Amino acid sequence: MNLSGRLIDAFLALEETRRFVLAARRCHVSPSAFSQMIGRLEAAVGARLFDRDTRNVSLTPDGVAFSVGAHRIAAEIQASLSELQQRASLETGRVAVAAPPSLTADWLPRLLAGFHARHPGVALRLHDVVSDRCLALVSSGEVDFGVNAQRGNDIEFESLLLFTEPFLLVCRRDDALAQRASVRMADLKGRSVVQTLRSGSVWQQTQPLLAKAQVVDTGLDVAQLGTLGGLIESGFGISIVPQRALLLCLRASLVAVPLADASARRPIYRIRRRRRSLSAAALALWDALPESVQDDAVPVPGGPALDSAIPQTSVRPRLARAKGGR
Amino acid sequence: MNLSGRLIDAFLALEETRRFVLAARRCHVSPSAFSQMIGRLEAAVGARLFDRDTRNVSLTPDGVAFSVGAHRIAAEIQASLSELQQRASLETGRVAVAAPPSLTADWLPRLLAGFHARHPGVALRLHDVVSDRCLALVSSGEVDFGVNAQRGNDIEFESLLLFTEPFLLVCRRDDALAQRASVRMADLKGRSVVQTLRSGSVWQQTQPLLAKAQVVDTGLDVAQLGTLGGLIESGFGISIVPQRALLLCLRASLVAVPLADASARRPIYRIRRRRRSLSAAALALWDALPESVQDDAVPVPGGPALDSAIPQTSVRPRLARAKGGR
DNA sequence: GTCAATTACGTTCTCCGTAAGGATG
DNA sequence: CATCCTTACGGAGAACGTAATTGAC
Repeated sequence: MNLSGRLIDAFLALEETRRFVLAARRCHVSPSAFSQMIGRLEAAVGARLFDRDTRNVSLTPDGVAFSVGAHRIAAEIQASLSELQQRASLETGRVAVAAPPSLTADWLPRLLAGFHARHPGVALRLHDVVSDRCLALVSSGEVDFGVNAQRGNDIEFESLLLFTEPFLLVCRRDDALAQRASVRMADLKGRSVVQTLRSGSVWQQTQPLLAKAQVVDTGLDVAQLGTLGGLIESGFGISIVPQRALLLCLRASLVAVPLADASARRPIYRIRRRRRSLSAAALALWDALPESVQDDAVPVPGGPALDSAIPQTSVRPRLARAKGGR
Repeated sequence: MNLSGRLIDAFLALEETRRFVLAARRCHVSPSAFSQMIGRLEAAVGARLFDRDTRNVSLTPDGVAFSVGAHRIAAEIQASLSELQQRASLETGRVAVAAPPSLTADWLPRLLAGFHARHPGVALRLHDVVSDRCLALVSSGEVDFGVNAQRGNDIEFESLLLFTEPFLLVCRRDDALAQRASVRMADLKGRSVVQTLRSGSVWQQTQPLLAKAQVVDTGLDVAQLGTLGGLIESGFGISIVPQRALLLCLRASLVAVPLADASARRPIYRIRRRRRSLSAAALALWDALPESVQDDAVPVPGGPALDSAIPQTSVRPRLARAKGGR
């Protein structure tokens, strides 16, 4: 009373060979067992599918009618299995990742490019979103995992630290602090500061530090790092920006200066839902994340601040070209 | 290692209910068995399809990918089974029949009309062919069975007598024999006779009788019974025609007269291939054939020859109308 | 008589159910 | 601790293979 793929295969084999003996061999069973299989199939579908005697085997009219469906069933099964197989071997698949704009500007695209080169059949989707939205996308399953400075709650999310990156002071090249090899947070006392969006993780993390340093909040609050750069350039104040976001905010008239404070770093986590499988493709990308982390612990002091602030990170080549650095 | 329809159903049930307990009930198995079924399915496809703990059940990315195929597989299986079921219940199907023109002119169409009214979903195909071609069509399987005056060899064909029908003399109304209630073959001695096609069964059967009666062969040899009528009307001679062919050949100026000779009858067989199944629809029509046979053993003598020659057959109403009979 | 499909029958293995185990909220 | 999925284990039935039977040419 149940159609199995095995019986469908038996039907197709007998349809093609028109010989029980040959079809049985193809199905790796004895002629006796094969005969019983055909009998079970006919019982299952409720119709005689083959006219046969010891000499000839041929399809009945019902067998002809069933043949169409049998081929389709076999093809669908085959297609389903091979798709899963292709997904397992990363020949096909889809991975969606959410990350903050500071990481989607350069670091993550480089990483994705390498992954895509290795697995061109896997479709990649990258959501550049602020921290809260990143967690929401992970939670809803719209993305396979997220990369974020803010870790979610440990009940729903599994957050693994990827790396920490330093915050840097961004100011005009003509600023008094611009020529310093490094500055301390305390050095910023009394300075006007332009903030990034309060829903982003940067603001949430730098706020305590800045408050402690007794800076002056200009009240300006921008979503785009590019806008931030414009405000600083126009003299609205200085800002504190994580290293991998510099690309979006720096320009010729601005300078990034390392902060000496050890606490002036932000963590970057890879974040996935607990108790939820990743596809093979997503898992491969998830596992590839740590490998692309480069040591950025100590920006080299001295030299033009811009260059020294980002010495060994992967963003350097493009940034160096853009600035015409040495 | 083997996908069964049962496991596909289990997948669909769990996908929909997202509860092992409920899905198990739907599949009429215990929760334990159902859990094992899902396990077997996952082993068969080589991928985990559901993320589950004691609280939540959800599809993995592979599960989502497999879902599409699973629905298609289930649909194909369902479609195949229901088609066979519809064929068995005569809701659908196809029957092809071969028969000589003398029977496809009226008798068989009436029969088919009744069958079609009972089973409107069954497509009917009727081949009007001469005797030899009829057997060839049956042999090749192009038709499900044939109705024929010539039986095939008993090794390949199974031939069952449906009925016998009388031959009648067809002549001009002004013929000397036209007013007779019946004639004997011997009465035809010396008369010119127009023949039907030599490959047809009529010629093959009437030839010995005519030869014995010492008639004059005009050499005319026509394929269409209508042509035969025209030739007779124009005075080329008389002819001998089986009863159910009269419709095609009679006209106002012609008369059919019963032949008294007991041997002047021809058999009509239903013929199918041995050791070959018929579809349910074909079998139903095959079985319906004898029921529509009406007694035509003794044409009633006296009265206008035309009317009396075809007293109780099913062709009468139409013929009566066409001729404006009493 | 020979070859091929089927049936008979014993064995193996799959599959299910009951019951115990374990994890989650 | 209550619920739900899973594992353990034993039994019923399915499925297979060997061997005997039937049937066609």
